[in-house]
Amino acid sequence: MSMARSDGTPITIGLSAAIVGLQKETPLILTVREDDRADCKDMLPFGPYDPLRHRTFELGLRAFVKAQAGLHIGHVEQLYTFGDRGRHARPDDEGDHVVSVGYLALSRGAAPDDEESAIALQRSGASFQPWYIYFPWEDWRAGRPKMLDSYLLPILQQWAGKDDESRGKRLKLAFALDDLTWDDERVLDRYELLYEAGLIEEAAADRGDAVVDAASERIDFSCSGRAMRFDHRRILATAISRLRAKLKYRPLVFELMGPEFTLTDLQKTVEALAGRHLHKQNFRRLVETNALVEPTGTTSARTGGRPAQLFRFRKEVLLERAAPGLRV
Amino acid sequence: MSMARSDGTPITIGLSAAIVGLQKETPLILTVREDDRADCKDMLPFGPYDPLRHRTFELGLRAFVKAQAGLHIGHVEQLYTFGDRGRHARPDDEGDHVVSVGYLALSRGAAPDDEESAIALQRSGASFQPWYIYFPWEDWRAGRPKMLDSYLLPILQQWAGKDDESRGKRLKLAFALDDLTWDDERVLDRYELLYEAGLIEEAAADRGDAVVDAASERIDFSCSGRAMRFDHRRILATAISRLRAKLKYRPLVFELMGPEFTLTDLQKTVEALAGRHLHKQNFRRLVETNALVEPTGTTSARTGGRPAQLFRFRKEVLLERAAPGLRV
DNA sequence: CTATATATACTCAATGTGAGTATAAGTCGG
DNA sequence: CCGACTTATACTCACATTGAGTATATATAG
Repeated sequence: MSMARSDGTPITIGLSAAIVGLQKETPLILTVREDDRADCKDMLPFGPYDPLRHRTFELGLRAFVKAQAGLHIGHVEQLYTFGDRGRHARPDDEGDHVVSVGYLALSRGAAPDDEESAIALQRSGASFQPWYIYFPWEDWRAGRPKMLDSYLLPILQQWAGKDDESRGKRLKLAFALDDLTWDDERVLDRYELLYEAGLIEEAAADRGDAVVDAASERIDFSCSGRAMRFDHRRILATAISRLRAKLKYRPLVFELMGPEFTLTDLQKTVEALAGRHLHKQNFRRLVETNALVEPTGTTSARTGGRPAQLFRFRKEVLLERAAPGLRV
Repeated sequence: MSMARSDGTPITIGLSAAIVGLQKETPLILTVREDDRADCKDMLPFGPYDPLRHRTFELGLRAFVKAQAGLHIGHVEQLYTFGDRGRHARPDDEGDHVVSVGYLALSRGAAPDDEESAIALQRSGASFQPWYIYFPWEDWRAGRPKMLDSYLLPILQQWAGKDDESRGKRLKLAFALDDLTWDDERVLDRYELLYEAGLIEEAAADRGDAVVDAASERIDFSCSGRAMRFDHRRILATAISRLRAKLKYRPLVFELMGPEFTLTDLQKTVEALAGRHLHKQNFRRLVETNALVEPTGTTSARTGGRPAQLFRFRKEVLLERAAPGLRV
């Protein structure tokens, strides 16, 4: 049981980034478009990792995002390493096996305040897209998404069948059947079930089907979300799962907020990311008892009603409390 | 912002496994000894990943553990991918850059019930070691470990100094200074602080110091734990952190338990893994209200007191509850 | 039978959480 | 200036969860 060299298959190792931004109440994800092919697909930004140029993955990631999209990113964390055979190529393609280390990053640059950044972003060919276009069933802010009952669940139920225990039970947990409550963190579970059930366009591509065929005709894209190349949508699902989970015990929201904000602003942001509606009074209580913010003393009257106090993030909580987050 | 090949540095990708077992009330980790060098160090089992032979990382891992240690592993999950430059070689060494995908696995094979497995394990050169020999400060079952106050904390405090805010605050959170309570999940945080403060033998090696020199003479190994090769102790710290965290919302303990057990057995196992003492009555209440187990109807009188009921794991909870664990 | 050890049952206070009502302080159209 | 409307903020209450303890049951050892 000792080390050996992997001489067999040529391997390329790359970094994939799920870079999250925010505009108003819309969570965004940075994507690049591949326009030199007929079936043009969105992709996450990705590039090779060269250990000689960058000492760590994270430094490499920051450098390549800065260089290529002119974007400064704040919080960065490793998500998962995606290495399944065939994940980065059609079965008939040749070439290296590509292993991708997926990262989640948060950036305030989605709504650039200076010209320079805006132009750099424009030039790069990258653009921020609302993340719910890829996962429309994940946004419950306006109530239970229609396509669940009208489209996705019937097909999923049929796929699960009567006799297969395992599928039915996974379905129950992921999609909150029976009396269970919808768990906003199970984004990846839901994606994987939809993928297995053939409701995700990428599943057909991965099986080597022609792009337009019987399987993909079955899919109603307005219900099953926009496709991405390779397994990038799976990486994005992983990113959203992680972000939603981590919001609850780390003050990550503030990476997407300006320096001053009202409690309603803060709540709307959390709601946008979590994809669900929160009880206003309890949200306020939570933020206050956890001492996550402090009043600036000024107020904001943007909204026609009673002016709201402005707050700023209390960075000290990071050093005081063990798990400062918004467990809602 | 498009894909490019990493032609620069030759990269080898490998799998590292933190394989956890249990004997009585001692958590174990599978290690291999490197005996062809003078400064013989423990290592985690690791090997190359060949995507042509195995479709996924996980299948590759299971195969190589089965083949080389004759060990069957149950639960497997990806931990983290370790890719820092220099992580797998002394600064002066030549050779590929090695990226390791770290995995956590649980196995009942630490106390093999059949001859065959025991022999296979013996042959492989691998052996299960108590994990607290690598992290003696993590075992609080017999109270607060002595070396914290007598050795580690004084040096850490000195290292943090007076003026450096950041170090002092990290120290406070990781080691529960002031009124904070010890967080059993911050194993990695603590390891990293000790590493930075020069209290971990590997830190000296990574700086390229000779093996026996001033820095390592300062270290009292009975207090700072046994060293491992490369960054394997960091990987192990990551594994313990993850396992301790996950115990609280997934029924992982049962992967290490036999088919029948008393509630005290179960509690002792959780205590061994979490490294701390639990309130007996409340533990029982927790297990019962969460319906994690069901009585077998039989009792066990091994212990001289009132005989205890025997229980088995209720696999159905996996399908009923969203987060079935033992949040203690 | 008694001391001792372990297992199991029950109590109680403190805290956290979901959901609601009540009140405050602005805007806007007349 | 008024009343309708909008948004912000304060307070209440029932209920579940949790930490910590006391009380009781059932075995073994001598």
